[in-house]
Amino acid sequence: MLDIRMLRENPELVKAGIAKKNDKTDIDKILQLDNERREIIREVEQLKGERNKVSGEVAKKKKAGEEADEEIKAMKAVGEKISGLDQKQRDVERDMHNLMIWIPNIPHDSVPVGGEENNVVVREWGEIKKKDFKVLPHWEIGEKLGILDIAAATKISGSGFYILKGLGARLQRALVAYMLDTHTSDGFLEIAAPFIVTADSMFGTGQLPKLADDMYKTTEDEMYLIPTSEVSLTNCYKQQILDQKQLPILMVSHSPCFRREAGAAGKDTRGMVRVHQFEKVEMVKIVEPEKSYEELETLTAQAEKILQGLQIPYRVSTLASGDLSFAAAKCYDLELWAEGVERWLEISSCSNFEDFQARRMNCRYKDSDKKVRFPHTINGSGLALARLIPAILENYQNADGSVTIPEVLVPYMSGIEKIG
RNA sequence: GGAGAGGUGGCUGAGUGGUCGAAAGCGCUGGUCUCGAAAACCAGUGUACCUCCGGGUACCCAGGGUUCGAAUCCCUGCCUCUCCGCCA
Repeated sequence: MLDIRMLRENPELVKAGIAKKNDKTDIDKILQLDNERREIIREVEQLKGERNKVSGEVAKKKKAGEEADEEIKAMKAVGEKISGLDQKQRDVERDMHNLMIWIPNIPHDSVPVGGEENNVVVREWGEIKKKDFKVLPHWEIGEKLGILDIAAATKISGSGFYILKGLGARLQRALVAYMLDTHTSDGFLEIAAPFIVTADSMFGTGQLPKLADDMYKTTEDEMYLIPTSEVSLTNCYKQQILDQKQLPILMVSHSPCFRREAGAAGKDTRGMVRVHQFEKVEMVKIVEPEKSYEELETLTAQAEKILQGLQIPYRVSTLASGDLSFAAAKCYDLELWAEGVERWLEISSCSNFEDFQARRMNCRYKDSDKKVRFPHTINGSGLALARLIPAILENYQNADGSVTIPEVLVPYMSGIEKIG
C-alpha cells in the first residue's frame, strides 16, 4: 500500500511510478475522494464537538435535577446529521480503500524502465561447459533412473504435478537440509509456519486482491494455500509494533508452494519447471528502511551462495519496471543454466518491498527516537527445488546416463555419490 | 462439532449509560538524594486523524445498531480460556 500523504504531496511522482509498471489506477479519482473525505471530517468533527459539549451540559443539569429537554431535542437533530455524515465518510473511505489496494508499489530509481527485454544482467557466475554427449532433459533422465514419475502424478492430480521417488526424493530432502543449514548458520532463524493462511495475510504481503486467480482457495473457510512461505513468514509480524533492537529480523523456512498458474497453460509444460505444487526454501528479512537496499544485496548474495556451493552456473539480473511484481520496488532474478533444456531457469527472485507490505500488514517498529515507523521487508528464494533438481539432473549428467551428486550434498545423502 | 466464560493502555487490573482517554499498582523516562547504585520522594509517560495552528475528533478486540450521550445496553464477526465429543 502506498502512503496517502505521498499521493497527496507528490501525485505526479506516483503517476509516473505506476506508469512504469503499466498500471492505470486513477490517481486523480483517489485524490478527489481524499478531499471529499477531509471535508466531511472537518464538518462532522465540528458537530461532534458541539454534541460533546452540550451532552456534558445535559449531564450537569440532570444531576442538578433540572430539565434539559431543549438541549436534548436540539442534539437529536445534530445526531441525525452526524450519522448521515458518518455514513458518507464510511462510503468515501471504502471507495478510496478499494482503489488504493490495487495500486502497485512504485519502482526504485535504480530500476531500469520498460518490459522484460530491458532486464539488465548485472553479473554471471560459473562456466557453461558443453558436454561431449547429448544431455537428456531432466524428465527423460529422471524417468530412466526411476527417480521421477510425472505420468503417475498426472493420474493423481492432473497436469502440472510431479512425483519424486527413491534417490530423487532423497535428493530433494538433501537439498532442503543443505540450504537450511547454510542459511541458519548465516544467522537466519528457521521457521516452520502454516501453509494455509487467511485472506488478511494474503492481503498483507500483496497477493490479494490482485493475484486472487493465481491461488488455491478453500471453499468452506475462505482460506488460501500459500504460493510461497513469504506469506507466512512476513505475516508473523503483522499488526505489531517491533522494537528497533529486534531488527533486522532474518527468517528462513521450507514449505510447499501452491500455484494455480492460471493463464500459463501450454507454457513450459514439460517436466517439473512449471508446476502447481513445488517445494521452496524462502528467506525473509524485516529491516530498518535506511538499510534495506544494502540488505537486499546481502540477501541476494545469500541465495547465490547456494548455487556456488552446488557449482551451478547462474546469472543475476535487475528486473525492469514492467517485469516487477505488484508489491516489489526492486528485484534481482537469479537464473541458472540447465544444460538439458538449454535454457536459463529462474531459480530465485530477491525483492525489496520497502514499506509496501509493512503498511498493508500494519507492521511497525519504534526507532531510537521512539518514533513509530514502518520497516522495510525483503525476501528471496533460497532456492526453489522444482528447478534446482532439473538443473542437477542435467548439469551433473554423465555419458553413461548416471547423475553425480554435487559434492556438498554427499554428506546429506549418507555418502551416496552417484545416482544410477 | 456441543456447552460455558471472557477480550480495557507496555503489563496486571478497576470501572455496568453522563466531567472516563479511562482508577490503582507495576514497568518505563526525567529529576531530587548519592562518589555511584539501590531505596525513598517528586514529575512525566498511548496512537491516529482533522486544523482557520487557538484547538478539535476518534480509538477500552473488530464492524454495525440503540441513545441527546456508550468502555458500559443490543446484534454480527474474530480471537482466547474451561469442560465434553472427535482426531494425526
